[in-house]
Amino acid sequence: MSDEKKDFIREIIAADIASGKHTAPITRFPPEPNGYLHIGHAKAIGVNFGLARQYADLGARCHLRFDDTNPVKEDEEYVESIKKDIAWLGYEWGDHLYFASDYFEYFYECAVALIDKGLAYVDTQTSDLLKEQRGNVKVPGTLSPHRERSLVENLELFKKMREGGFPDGGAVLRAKIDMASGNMNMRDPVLYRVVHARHHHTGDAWCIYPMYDFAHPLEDAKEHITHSLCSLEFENHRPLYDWVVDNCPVPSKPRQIEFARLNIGFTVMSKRKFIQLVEEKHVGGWDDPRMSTLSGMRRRGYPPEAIRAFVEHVGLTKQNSLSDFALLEFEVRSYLNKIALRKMAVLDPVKVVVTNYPEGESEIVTVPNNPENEADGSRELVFSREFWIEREDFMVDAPKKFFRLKPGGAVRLRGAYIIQHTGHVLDDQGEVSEIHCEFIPNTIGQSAPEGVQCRTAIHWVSCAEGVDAEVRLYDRLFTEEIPDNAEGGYLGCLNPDSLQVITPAKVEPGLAAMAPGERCQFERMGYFCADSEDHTFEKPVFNRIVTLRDSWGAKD
RNA sequence: AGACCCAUGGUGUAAUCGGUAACACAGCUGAUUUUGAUUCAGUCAUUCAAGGUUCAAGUCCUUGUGGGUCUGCCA
Repeated sequence: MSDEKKDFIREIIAADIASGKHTAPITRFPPEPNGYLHIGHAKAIGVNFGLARQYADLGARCHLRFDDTNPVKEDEEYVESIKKDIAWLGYEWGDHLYFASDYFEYFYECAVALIDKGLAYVDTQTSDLLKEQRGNVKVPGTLSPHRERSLVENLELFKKMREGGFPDGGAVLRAKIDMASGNMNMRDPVLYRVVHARHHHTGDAWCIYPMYDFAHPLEDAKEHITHSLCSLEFENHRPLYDWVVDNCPVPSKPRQIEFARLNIGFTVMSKRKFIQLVEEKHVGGWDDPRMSTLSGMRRRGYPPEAIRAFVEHVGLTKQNSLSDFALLEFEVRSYLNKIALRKMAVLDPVKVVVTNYPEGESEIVTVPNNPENEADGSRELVFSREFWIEREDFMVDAPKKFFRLKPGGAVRLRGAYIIQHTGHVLDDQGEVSEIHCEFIPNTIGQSAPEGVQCRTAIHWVSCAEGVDAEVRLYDRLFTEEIPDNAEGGYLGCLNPDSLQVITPAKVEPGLAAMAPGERCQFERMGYFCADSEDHTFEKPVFNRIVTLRDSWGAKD
């Protein structure tokens, strides 16, 4: 990987190294274990772990830290899935795996230190009252009647909070900053709240939990993080972040830097919607191939290399942006095109009979596994009198620009002969049930003879040799109906408001020419992959990369 | 009485001390092609606006305009 791209964050880091402020950047990826990782997280992962990789020779590193300060939302299942997805993406945290919950005692000490300095107080008013006193963006807040409690009383009450002397919501610890600040985050923010809930990591050891704004800067400082990278919506939190670092006993002073999060058009990327889709069973689970979770993309066969390249391509700025999904697809195709082994498959079969090919005879044709890479070798297929082709590869009333098989026309069978249509049979419904052709001898590896027009090659599967394979068609889920003028043939649509699946993405059985016993997953928009038990892929396999956007046949 | 942030082609990003708009995706044209893919060639911007400083402004200053974030005991 070349990490030569530069951006405003890399410039800051380069300057910090040049000035001697830091010898190497130490970053962190701090997910809350309350859901699966999605493509949006890939950006933060790529940035943080990428930076550590770039400066590895200087001693840089990236910590994986679970920001588990809210027991009611978090679960062990998620920490496992998150670890797995990061590793799959190709990054490693080594020994640097941390849990914010391991610092609970430290947070508590810091809180006591703040109280000692007269910078924090226990407020026992209701949350409604606190909200009322906070004012709004135009109106300054009013002081809490508990703001001037004595040091001793605060210490006592805070201790009582820890010991379970208050019910949920009964008391909070607040920072004493500025109730008139234009920044709402500075209006005496809550530092600790009472939550009597079992924590997935610390069990019942605690009944008070620190708020993000208090815990996060302390976590960073404790781990000697140099550059704490987060998304733009935390910009207004930075003054509070700095306040905490400045007023607590910290071993180091991290710096928070914000960057724009990843947005992709028509793509579901909110945890809330993912949870709803899973719970209401619109999908099979967090790793359903239709989902834009990392585990879903893994099952669809998106290579991690492509996701990393996509993240790199999108770049790092402070501008709110909306990327095209086409950019991700481009990276997927571009990577897959180099390494994927081609197979031929027919999903909606129509039988073809080569009338001038002797019955009972057959021959072997050799087909390259990957035209882009000779080292991938070739495979042998049996060609004989009867085989299947895709129904849509033959048209009775073909438009002028249809290059595949049509009455009187010719087409190349991929890796084999050019065949010429001589006739076809219609069933009771008027559907084509069988096509009759004649093959043109000496056209394997040879161009079409004079007078024969052959513009393309189609897939075919020998009736005798082909195997049935479990084939599933998937479409991505979209946040809304794709406008007609958008390119491609989109199927699965999702209404953003009702979260109702308007057109359920297809999941259909089919027929594929795979090696006996091999399973495959056919992904409608382009390629299909061997879908192993744990949904990981050794080597992706695909046939029509052409059709990533279903352009095959979409043109007239 | 609001605070903070952002502003370059359809999209995402570039542009050293201010020096005359670059790359990729998508689109469109054409060529090649045993995947309508790939590959190759061509094509697509008066840098939000108005002033100002300057020999020179996407870059600096001013004022507007547009967009984003913030009023959880979520992160």
